[in-house]
Order: sequence, then C-alpha cells, then structure tokens
Amino acid sequence: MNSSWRVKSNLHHMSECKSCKNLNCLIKQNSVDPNVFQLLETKHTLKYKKGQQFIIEGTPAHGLFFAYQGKVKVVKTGVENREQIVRFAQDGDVIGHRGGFGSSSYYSISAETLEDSTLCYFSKKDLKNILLKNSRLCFDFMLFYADELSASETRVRKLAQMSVRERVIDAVLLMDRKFGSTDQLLNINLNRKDYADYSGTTEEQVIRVFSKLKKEGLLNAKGRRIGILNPALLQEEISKHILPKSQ
Amino acid sequence: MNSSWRVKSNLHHMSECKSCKNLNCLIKQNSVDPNVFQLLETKHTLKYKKGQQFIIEGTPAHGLFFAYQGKVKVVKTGVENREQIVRFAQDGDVIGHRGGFGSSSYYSISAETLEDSTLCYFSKKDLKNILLKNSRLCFDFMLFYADELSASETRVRKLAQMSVRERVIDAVLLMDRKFGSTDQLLNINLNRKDYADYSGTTEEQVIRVFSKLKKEGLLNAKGRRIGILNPALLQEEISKHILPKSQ
DNA sequence: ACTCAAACCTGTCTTTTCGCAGGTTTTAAA
DNA sequence: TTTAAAACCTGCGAAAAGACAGGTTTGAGT
Repeated sequence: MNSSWRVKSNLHHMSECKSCKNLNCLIKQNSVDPNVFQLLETKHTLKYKKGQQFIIEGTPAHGLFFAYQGKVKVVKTGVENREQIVRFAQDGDVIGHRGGFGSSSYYSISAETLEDSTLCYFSKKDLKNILLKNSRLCFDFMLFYADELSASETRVRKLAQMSVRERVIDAVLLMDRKFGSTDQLLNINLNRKDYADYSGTTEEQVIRVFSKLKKEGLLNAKGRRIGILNPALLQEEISKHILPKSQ
Repeated sequence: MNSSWRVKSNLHHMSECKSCKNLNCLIKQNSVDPNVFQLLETKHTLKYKKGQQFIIEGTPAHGLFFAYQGKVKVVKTGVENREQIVRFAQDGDVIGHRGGFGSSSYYSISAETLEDSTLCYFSKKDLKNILLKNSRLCFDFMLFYADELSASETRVRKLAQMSVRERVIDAVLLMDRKFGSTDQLLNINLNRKDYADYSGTTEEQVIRVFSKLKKEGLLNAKGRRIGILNPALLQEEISKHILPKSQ
C-alpha cells in the first residue's frame, strides 16, 4: 500500500475532525450535521514523507483526499519531462477532483507532497453516499468546484496573455498569498523547475527573471530561500492583468 | 432589460422541458423529480440575436443560463483589446458558472452569442432553493463543475506546453468535436480573431497556420468557412500532448 | 448589382523565448 | 567534514512568436 503508513480511522480520528483547526475544510464546516458525523467513521488518515506521489494521473480513482497538515503540488503530466503544476494545496484543501465520484472515473491529475504531510481520505462510495444524503454539504462541494473552475479559467487567461516575467512574478506573489512569509522569506520550498512548471516556462527563464528581480531590489533569492522585498511594486507590474472582482 | 425580449415562463414553458431535446441538460435529466418540476415554473426563456453580450464579467450575478438552442462563446476580458475565450457552449450547456449561487458574487466571465440563440434562465435564489431540496440534482451540478474544472486544467497545460501551430490545430479539432461538420465544413462560424482568442495567440499567427495547413492539404479555408480535410493527420500531430484517460 | 467596412492575407522586422553548454554554488547525506 | 549529486547560474546562438504596414478579398446591407 504505497510506502506510506495508513491508519484505519476510529473514534480517535473522528474526534480529530472536532478538534481540527482547518476551518476552511468542507467536511469540518459540515461536521455538526449528524449525517456527516456518521461519515467521519469511514475516514482514513495517511502520512506521507516529502516528495511522495500519492495520486497518479490516469489510474482508477478510488477516493478523495483532504490536506490535514502539509503542502502538496497538483500536476498534470505533459510531454517529454515537462509537467504542468495546476495548483498547490495546503491545510484544509481538497485534492483529487472529480476522482472521488462518478462511475468509471480516473484521476485527471497527479499529486505529490512538498513536505511531510498528513492527509485525510474518503472512498468515493462513502463520500457519494453522504453527499446524496446531505444537500448542504453537496452544495458546498459544488460551490468549491465552481470557484476552482473560475480560478482555473483565470489561469488560462494569464498563461495566454502574460509574458514570462509577468507569469513568474504572479507565481511568486501567489506563494506569498497562499503560504505566507516569515522574516521576508516564503514559507514554501520550491526549486526553480517547480516555478517553471507552474508558470509555463523553463527553469532557465525563471532563473533569469529571479536574477533580474534581485538586481532590481524586488526579490531576495539565496538558493531555494525566496523572499519578496517589494510586494507593492511587483503587484503593480502585473496589475493590468488583474481585473477587479475576478481575481 | 437588455435589448432582448424576455418571456415570463408559464405552463407552456414547463412543457418545453418535457419536450426538450437537450438530453445532456442537467435540468432536463432531473425534470422527472416533482421538486425539480416545481422549479420549472420559475424558468424564463430569452432570445438573443447573433453577437449579443448577455453576461458581463464583473457585474453582480443574478442567475444562471442554459443554452436551449444556439451557440455561445464564454470569454474572460484581458489586457488591451485582447480577450480569452475560455470555452464554447451550445444546446444543453450551462453558462454563468458560480454566478448562480453564493451570496455576494459577481460574474467571472462574459458570454456572447455566436448566432441567434434561445436561452433558459433561472434566478440564483430559485436555483439555490431547489438544489438544497434535491441532492441528486445538486450532485449532478457538482459533477458538472468537477468535469469542467478538469477540462480547464487540461487547457492550462496545453496553453503552457503546446506551440502556436499545435494550439490552433487543437482548436480546429475541438470545433469539429463540439459543433460537428457537414460536407467537410465546420458547423460554426468563427473569425480568425476568435480562433486566436481561444488559442492564446494573434490573428496573424492563426492566418499563417491556416495558410500553411491549406498548402499541406490538411485544411480547407475559404474565408470564414473552415473544413477539416484530414482529421487523422491533424490529430496525429498533436497526439503527444493528448494523454489517455485525461482528454 | 453596388458599396464599403470588416475580415483576411503577406512580407518584413523586432522582440521574446528557448535550448544547449559549461560553469559555480548549495545542500544533504555519509 | 567531506563528498557527490542536485540545484543554480550565465552566455550565446537559434527559433518562435509577435507587431506593424499595406494590400486584397469577402460579405452584408442597400
């Protein structure tokens, strides 16, 4: 069963949801409902080490993951050794897409941990059951996917219309929004290839943009430690692509 | 109320759903349910002429549209006079995204008819009501958005990794799949700018790719009438980007 | 059938992005 | 602390994509 250790959920794990700090988690938000509480018995908890791939694109989908604690990249496999990072997930986020449901579905993405992470897991059968019994939870899932869709379409536009430099800046600013910074250093450890795979360019281009930004005093990049020195100026540079009300 | 004529639904329109041929329509599929049947009373039917913009990005979302009959492009406004076509809709398709729900939401896209079209419309309030009462319909909506998300993420990858020529070929093949062809001519009337706005490039590039494909005997393009002469060869050319099980 | 604006097309030049090659630095494990 | 692999960096030439200018064709409305 991979090289992770898997723990069958029990009453202890049910109470984990009660004490869970991920208020943005869809399950957590609805866990007061007795029907949903019933679902929690079917939850599994899994731990993965940094760099482990726990969803593989194209394989039969058996269930849905939630990040309990950790950081994850979600990627679509591309041509040659290229891949496209479609988004990042952390505490509370859903991972696995449609993978959870449908009849004969396959995972449309791969997912890999960026650091040691703990994930919650529900089988598609259990989750479908509870969603059909609880329309509020189902509605929340629908809203979640609708919002993700909107975000993804914004990304389509940005990839099509922004220059390489702009896309890299956009990526760095996203990391700050999503994972935050401490002492002007991003709380996430990505290599240049990861930034490239997210921005839709090559490692070399990312390096070039980082170097230039460093010279301009906008970025602080010592090896893998990236720090944003002037978020306002960076934001300003890509502002023409950021429309109000649409991210 | 725009420059369209709007018709308050009545029993006649309710029966329209019964006789509607759009079997892929989410409402149609669930219209046997008495709760959903109740919703149909709140439906409006709207007719728009070719080229009319009926959803404007950034304005307050009041409801959700379904294409009853016609063709629509869904776009995200970009910088300068550029826009990004994120997808096309036709009979049975949902238009308006999350626009239908949520509390203080705004349309994240614009939508414009590509030919004279008839649309069905539901207010967000009515739709939310019925979705919370009918978990099966809600579940179907969720699946729909999950699938759209998966498709959108595939598009992210393609825009990031394909060349201009490949993206244009991909667009032409999509038109064939989505709208079909008769006598080797696509059943959709797009100008070169539209192809560019979908493929993430410029009008000139599209024209150049079309010219080249014409010389190679792969495409038939007389003005706006586009015909695919050798779908197999075109498909073959982009096949390395098309992974099994993930579109 | 006529007219004119919109759409289409092509050549040329500029800019951007990429790929490769070969180096240096960082990092993590022994 | 040593060491080796991974990651990072830079220069250079090639290729791809884009911008602009000006000409031709198409097609919708009269």
